[in-house]
Amino acid sequence: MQGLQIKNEMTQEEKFKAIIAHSKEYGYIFPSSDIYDGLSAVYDYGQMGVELKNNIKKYWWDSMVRLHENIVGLDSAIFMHPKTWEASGHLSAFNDPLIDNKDSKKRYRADVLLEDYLDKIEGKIEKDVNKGKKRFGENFDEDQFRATNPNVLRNKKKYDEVHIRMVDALEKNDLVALKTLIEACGIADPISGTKNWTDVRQFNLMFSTQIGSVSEDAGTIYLRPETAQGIFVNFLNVQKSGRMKLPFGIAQIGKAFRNEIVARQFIFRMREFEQMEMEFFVKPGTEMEWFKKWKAIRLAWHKALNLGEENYRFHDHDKLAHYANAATDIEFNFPFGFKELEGIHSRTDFDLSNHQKVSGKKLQYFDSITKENYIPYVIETSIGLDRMFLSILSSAYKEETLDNGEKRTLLSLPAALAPIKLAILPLVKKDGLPEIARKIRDDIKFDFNCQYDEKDSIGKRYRRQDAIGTPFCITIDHDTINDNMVTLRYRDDMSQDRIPIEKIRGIVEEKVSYKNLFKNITSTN
RNA sequence: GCGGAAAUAGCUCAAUUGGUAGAGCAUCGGCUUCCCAAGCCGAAGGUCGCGAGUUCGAAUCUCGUUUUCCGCUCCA
Repeated sequence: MQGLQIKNEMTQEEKFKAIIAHSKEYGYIFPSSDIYDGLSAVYDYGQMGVELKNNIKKYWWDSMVRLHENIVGLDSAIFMHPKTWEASGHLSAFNDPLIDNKDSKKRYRADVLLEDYLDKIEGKIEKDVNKGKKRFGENFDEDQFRATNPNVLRNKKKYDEVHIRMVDALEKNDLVALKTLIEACGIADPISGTKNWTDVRQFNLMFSTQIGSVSEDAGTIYLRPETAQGIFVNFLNVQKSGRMKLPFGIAQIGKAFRNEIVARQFIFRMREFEQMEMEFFVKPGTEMEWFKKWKAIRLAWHKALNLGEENYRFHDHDKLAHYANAATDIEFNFPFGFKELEGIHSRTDFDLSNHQKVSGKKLQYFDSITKENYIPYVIETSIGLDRMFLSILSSAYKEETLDNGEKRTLLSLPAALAPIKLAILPLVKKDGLPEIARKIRDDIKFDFNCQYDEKDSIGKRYRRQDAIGTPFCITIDHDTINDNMVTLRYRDDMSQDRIPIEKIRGIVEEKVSYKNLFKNITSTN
């Protein structure tokens, strides 16, 4: 260790920009369709990025599917039957008519504005009814009052009229009618107080396309907005063919698509992204216990990477989604602050029971111990692969000033995840050293991803490897010819060891194995 | 989507009131030193994001547009 000083003058924003530039310069991440000026919020993974991404997937997959005997994998299609999204609730929940107030610049759901308005009318009616109650005391006939009181009748008529028109407009997806109705009701923005509205626009967070080649026969299908539903619809297939017993899990890695209104912050929020999801099916009533267990397992998984324990925290949800009875996020300290990296949700039997309802197929599990049939409850762990990638990249990126004043930029990636594990460098490109180096490379190129480099001075080559995050370099020098020893150089502290050629494989293998990351992760069986 | 800022070589940035587009690093081909980048010679790389307009002439002025960053907004 040469007394390295880490430069701290950089602001978080500068650091984030530097990471983005570094990603492009060294082949980690490119803007999509770069030569056409890019496509908003879509990115491509380059020659280094794809390796790192694959290594992250393997780390996750093996820690789920191999470490736990009761978790199996799945790779379901991106296209799914349209009814899937009806059952999951995405069709209604992801499909909102939105309207903006031009003065306050606030955006609202048009149907919510109308519902709030209806609630107000309802409030008036109840107020009148309560007044009547007070006035008539015990003799009060509520039904009679509602049917005869002129105020109540007027409001009731108004309510029904607006309600019918709203439901009608929503059903027909008539955006013009929605706006007309909002104007007719005289709804004002609660913030600006004005009625200066834009047109109602449809924001569908699901991408749709046509299946079938002839347009009149074609049906609308969606690109999945989450991978989880592919697991739920395969629940019975997997459970029966795999003879799975509760509790058990199904894990899946795959692309998902969301037409976000605003997608930003590099690869943090993209329109096309990749999820690593695991649905764990449990006996109803045991879900909170498993929820707690999975929180602990998942946090341990993250911490095993040694990116700094202080960079993780739980964020429990106060407002729960319609399907959940408990939910938490594992947040990571990104260059733009703590943000969601992974979600852990107790989804109850929401998904399976809805699929059972919509499909008409029984999605139950027969418990041979209690002799009961029931729909299992589900604990979901859902992690954004691209976010995981960004968390690793941003914590690995370092700019150092060495004792001699030189600058060094390095990616201090966990060795198990680094794209290139080992660089093989002849000290000079003459005197037979390249030949020895190439032979070593040929001997171990199938054991790890290696890179051979003979261009420029040895120091320059070390820095190049630092920049792409290669944890180990071996250097072949003139002494190697006589003693069969090479120099093993470590990325993080730039220290060196002298080791025999035949031990390279064993030593590096031990250091880059992700098996030792699993040491602190408990198994579920 | 709204507001602000920006876009020139792979990267970081120059280019005087509008007058032939430059540097450093990186890359490539050689030479030299040889265990921690920036030694020498040479080469390649740009319709100045894109499209219009004004002008004898536009990287520079005007408008539009795309992309990125920041703040709102959105994110069952």
